[in-house]
Amino acid sequence: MSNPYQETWSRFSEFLSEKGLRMTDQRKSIVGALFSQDAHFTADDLLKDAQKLDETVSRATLYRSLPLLVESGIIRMVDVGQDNKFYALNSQSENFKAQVICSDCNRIEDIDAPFMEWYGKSVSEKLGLKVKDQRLQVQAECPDFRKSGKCSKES
Amino acid sequence: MSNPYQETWSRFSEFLSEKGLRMTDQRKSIVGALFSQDAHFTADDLLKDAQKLDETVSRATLYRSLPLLVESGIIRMVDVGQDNKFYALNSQSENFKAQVICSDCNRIEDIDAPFMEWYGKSVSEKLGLKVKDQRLQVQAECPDFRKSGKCSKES
DNA sequence: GTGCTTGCAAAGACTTTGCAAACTT
DNA sequence: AAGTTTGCAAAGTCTTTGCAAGCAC
Repeated sequence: MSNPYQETWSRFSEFLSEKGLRMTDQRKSIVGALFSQDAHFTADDLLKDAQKLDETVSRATLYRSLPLLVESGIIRMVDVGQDNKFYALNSQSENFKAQVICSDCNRIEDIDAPFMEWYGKSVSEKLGLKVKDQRLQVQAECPDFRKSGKCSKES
Repeated sequence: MSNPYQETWSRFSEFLSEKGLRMTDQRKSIVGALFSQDAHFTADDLLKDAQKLDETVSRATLYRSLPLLVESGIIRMVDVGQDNKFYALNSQSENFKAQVICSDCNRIEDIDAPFMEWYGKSVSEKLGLKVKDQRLQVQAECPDFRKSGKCSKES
């Protein structure tokens, strides 16, 4: 139960059976592949790794699983206003994260910004809005880029 | 010059000629159509209105113009992590805006959040990052939805 | 005239869906 | 057995691109 994979797996199982859905081999592999991902991954990244665990996982199944993983709270969408959609594993820590996106290499880093959360909430609630989710995105040049004109970690 | 269309048009003209590009009828119509847009619009919204002004504006031309409009600073991309990309006219006011997205009807509202800007900047610069752009996105239920379970303005 | 622009249609990238077979419960 | 899930392939959606004709400068 302290194993993050176990924990996630049983959480997903539970979610599925509550909705009358089933845990299949393919879904197991997809959950397993979550743990070999970087902090931010694309649908395609996840598919490739899921197929390493079980080559019968098809693209269709992966795309059918993503909404379930999001709805169950296991992952979240991280849209960075670039071309691709990214996803990220929801960590246990409930700290509000700001996403810092390097404008050169598109690398994404999460930084803690707990104060942000408070601020966004208080502004929104003054307007009568009930906040469900919020994110701060910062586009910036990373230190590597500023020094050398190029990101050392460029993909 | 006080006319926002005039102002925008000449700004775009200038931008184009600096880059050795040309002002065409189609580009004029696209700029004209910017002013019949809501605060946030899609490529398709803009195309439809540009075609009302000049039916010869093609989808290809619209898509070829968008990057130019962004690069010239006339519009900006507003990615809300939903399915579509949105664009918005850059207003003269340089106030930092937070985007509040109604999770029911997907309507987007901008609210001023000048303090946010300061905070995001100060956090990022502590990390050695040079901020180029930032945005706060808040997903929330709007007041209509909370009262009636449905957005009055639902599209 | 030079070479940027255009519309068209085809191609791309990514995601969704219909269907019959297979599998979970 | 009942009903969900699967892979496949086709279809969708949105955006980009090659090309030859047209237009701005």
